[in-house]
Amino acid sequence: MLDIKLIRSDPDAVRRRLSRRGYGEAVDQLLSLDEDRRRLIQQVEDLKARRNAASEEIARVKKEKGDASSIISEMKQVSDEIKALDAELKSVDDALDERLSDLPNLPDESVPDGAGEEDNVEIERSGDPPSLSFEPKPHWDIATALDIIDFERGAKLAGSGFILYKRLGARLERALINFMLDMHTTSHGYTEVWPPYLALPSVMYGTGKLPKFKDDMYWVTEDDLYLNPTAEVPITCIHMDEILSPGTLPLRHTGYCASFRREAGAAGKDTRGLIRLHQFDKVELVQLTEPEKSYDALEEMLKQAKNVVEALGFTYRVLNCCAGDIGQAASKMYDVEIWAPGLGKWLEVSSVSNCTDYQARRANIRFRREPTAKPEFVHTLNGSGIALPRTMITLIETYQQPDGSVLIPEVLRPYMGGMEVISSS
RNA sequence: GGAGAGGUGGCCGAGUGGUUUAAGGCAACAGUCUUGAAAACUGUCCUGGGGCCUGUCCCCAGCGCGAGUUCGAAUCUCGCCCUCUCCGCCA
Repeated sequence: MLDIKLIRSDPDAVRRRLSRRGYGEAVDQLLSLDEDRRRLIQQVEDLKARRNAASEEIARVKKEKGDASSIISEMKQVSDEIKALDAELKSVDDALDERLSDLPNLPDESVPDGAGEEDNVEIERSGDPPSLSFEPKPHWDIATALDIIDFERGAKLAGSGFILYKRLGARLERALINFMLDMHTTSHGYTEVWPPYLALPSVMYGTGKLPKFKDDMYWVTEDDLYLNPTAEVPITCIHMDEILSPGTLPLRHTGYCASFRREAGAAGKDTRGLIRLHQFDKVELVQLTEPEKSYDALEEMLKQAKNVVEALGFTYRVLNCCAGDIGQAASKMYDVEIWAPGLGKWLEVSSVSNCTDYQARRANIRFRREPTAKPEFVHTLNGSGIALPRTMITLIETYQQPDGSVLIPEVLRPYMGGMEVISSS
């Protein structure tokens, strides 16, 4: 959510920044609604002040056993006017809210121009894609042969887009989650949480997923709850509607949560293997910071995401995402991509975003610098640390051996009972 | 799921239709006192919105959430949510 006061005080700057994301024309409409709103507020508050004064008068007259009937009948009329104006104000307010909550965050100056992912700018690369001494296979062939992932039976259970990890595949998934959480808690200073998998509409709204992305989520209509599309949602909102005491920030939370996405509009895309699933595992990083520190925190979180892929020995690159590709709530976003030799593709495994005060304003997350200071909105950041399925793809395809077995990266071996290789026997 | 009790500022807690303009206390913050600290005393002390006379200013709203009754609602009515106790069911 953008600050209407900022739009009011500097409409040209907001228009310029929003137009980089294709929303420049919204500003004028917002300004006119804002004007209507303030006009109505003045009118209705005037009447309410009159009513309050009259109420006092009525109380006094009645106490002195006098006759207050003429004031009361006059106030009846005033009350009706108030009711009508209040209704009008509410409809303007709702319209303003609706328009405002639809707008994306303002992009930072350092975000490159562009309309889609093809305009993202590569800013770093760990090395060129390695060449294997044999023809690499795609992960679905290797995993099926090793009987560590059962695609057909996953679909039998929940439809396409759902998979069944088996044997050492299931254990490897578990190992990756534990390895990542341990790294973030012991080396990166995060506090571990394990959030609910379902979230309220208010929480979805707070992180910017509602109302715009309703169709992308699984909705449990009976209870009006949503399956989390990412742990970012519940973890960011842990302190929703709170004012954090001085000294609380920064807050660093990491957590695992299964992520659910309907992938509406992506039907038929990336249907093979693990690239795009309706349910996947992810370890998430979330920070709440003071406003002036959020861009430093963004760099820090990018480094932490990179630490994971480096520890696993993957080839990776970092993209500075363009204005047309950053998330709704983000003012700046980096993608980390890793190389999958079997697919011959870069795969996005982490998005690290600075959402500045966009989510904090929607979710009402504030802090005080001093015990008596005015509350200010925090800045929120989130980053995958990291997404599991594409990590699994890259792991299998990178460490595949000519005999069809897969080497286990050293950092994971303690989590795999000391095993060094996954083989079919 | 059933029955009962409850939800008031950071916390405790008073408040059953009109000086509640939310008492009182605790905590916090500033100051006085003190060699320093504590205690004591004095003051400050919720949030959001609007205004122009930009102020130690004025006004409006908020007592779980939402509707309603009324000239007027923390207080009365209805619906919902949450917490606690007991019962039922259950991993």
